[in-house]
Amino acid sequence: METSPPRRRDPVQARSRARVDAILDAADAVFLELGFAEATTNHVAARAQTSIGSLYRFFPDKDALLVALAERYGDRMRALASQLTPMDPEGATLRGLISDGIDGFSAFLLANPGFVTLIHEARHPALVAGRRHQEGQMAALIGGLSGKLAPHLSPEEVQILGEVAQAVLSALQTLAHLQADAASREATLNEAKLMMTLYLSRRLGVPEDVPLARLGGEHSGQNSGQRGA
Amino acid sequence: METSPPRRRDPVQARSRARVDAILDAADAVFLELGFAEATTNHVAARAQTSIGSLYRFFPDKDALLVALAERYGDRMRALASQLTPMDPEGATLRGLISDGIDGFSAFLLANPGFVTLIHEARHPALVAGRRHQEGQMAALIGGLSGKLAPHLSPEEVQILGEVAQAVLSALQTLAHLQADAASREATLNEAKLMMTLYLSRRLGVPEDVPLARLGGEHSGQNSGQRGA
DNA sequence: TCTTAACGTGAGCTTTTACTCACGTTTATT
DNA sequence: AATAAACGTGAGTAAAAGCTCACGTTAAGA
Repeated sequence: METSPPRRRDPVQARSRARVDAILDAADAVFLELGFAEATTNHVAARAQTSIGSLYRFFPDKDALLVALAERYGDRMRALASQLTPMDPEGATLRGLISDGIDGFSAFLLANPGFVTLIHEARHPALVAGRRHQEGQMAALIGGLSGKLAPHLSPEEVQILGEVAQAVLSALQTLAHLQADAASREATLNEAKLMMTLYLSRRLGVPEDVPLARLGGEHSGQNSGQRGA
Repeated sequence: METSPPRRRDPVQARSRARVDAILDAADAVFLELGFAEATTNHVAARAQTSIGSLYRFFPDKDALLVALAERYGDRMRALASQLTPMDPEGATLRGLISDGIDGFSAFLLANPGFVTLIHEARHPALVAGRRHQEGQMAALIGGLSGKLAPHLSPEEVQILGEVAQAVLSALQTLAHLQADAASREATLNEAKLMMTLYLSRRLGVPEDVPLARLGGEHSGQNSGQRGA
């Protein structure tokens, strides 16, 4: 019999929903500035222009802020993924797909600087499960595309390829966004594009610059498309 | 006039030097288990079978443990680097150099599991400077070799190439050592070798499987040695 | 309008943990 | 042997920060 009023509740009125959003925005900013460990819940509440009591009305503890932030970014990531799904996949080349994907994700990071911080905080126990899920989704996305382009790959090969691509992309995006100036950032992203193109072209057995539609018919295209430039 | 006895001092007797080592070993193990934030100095002292007072006699604060650990790993890394310097660089191929380097570093990580933890803790303010130095050294090492093999590259290109290679190697070694079984780990390392070989071969304009001695004489060897295997 | 429930507040309680210090013990020096 | 210096100890301190709670305010339902 839990007749006692619940200590924590979800917001039901409009003002409290807005407050929860403000608290998450504040947490995002404060974690970005100080990191999760150094940030205090009182600081987050102050930044959100609310009281510490209100924060704890909607979030059971400090970790819950991190988890809620991760979920919010998860939503945004899913939206990004569907937005980046090419409208004309058959007409695109492997190089073009990779380039668009990297540029799109880079724009996302530029617009969501707190996301990089969250990734760095990913060792936190409360986030581990969610992050594995997230990475798994991304790896599965890459793996799914790869499996389509290269049906001759075994599921194990597809899995490892997805994980490797995910790790490299994440590392190089992070490196790129450590650069302060846009020129250095773009140079780093170009290296990422080159590396992923070379790797996937080799592993999938797909040439870099041939529209993928041309390859749809033949199974396991064994064309080792090596070229000078 | 600082006639007052120093609060912290370096060990001068043998027993205290051994104690400092034990404290560092304990810190390494505890940070690996709990992470830096969750670990307590009392826990470290207990693991080292000493008292909290002794710990603070030799380390001014908790951060100093992290810094000292990083320095100790820095020494080990330098030893590894000189050990991995090939004895017959001219007879080796690009693919062979990369493979040996990745295998050597992997063995190092297997023998020093705390090092991976330390890398993850690298955002800590006390470590940032040291880590940049470390990464810079590795990037410079790669860049130095690259500049030798490809004198036509500009210093800026060499720099970015070193940073990119360092980031990718670090990410894939981390991914590999997340795998529990040796087979998965080796599969991931093989992908790392392939990716680095493809990338460096392209960027340096050096074929993958030709002994480097053959290329020493000609300046800026413009041989696009592309081959099927 | 009256009642109830959701919402908002911030002083302060409680727990945690980095760190100290006064005192005892071992090693070096004369 | 005597003195000093380095070393070792752990109960206790102090400050920080997560979190509570009793009370006041706003919105919803009858």
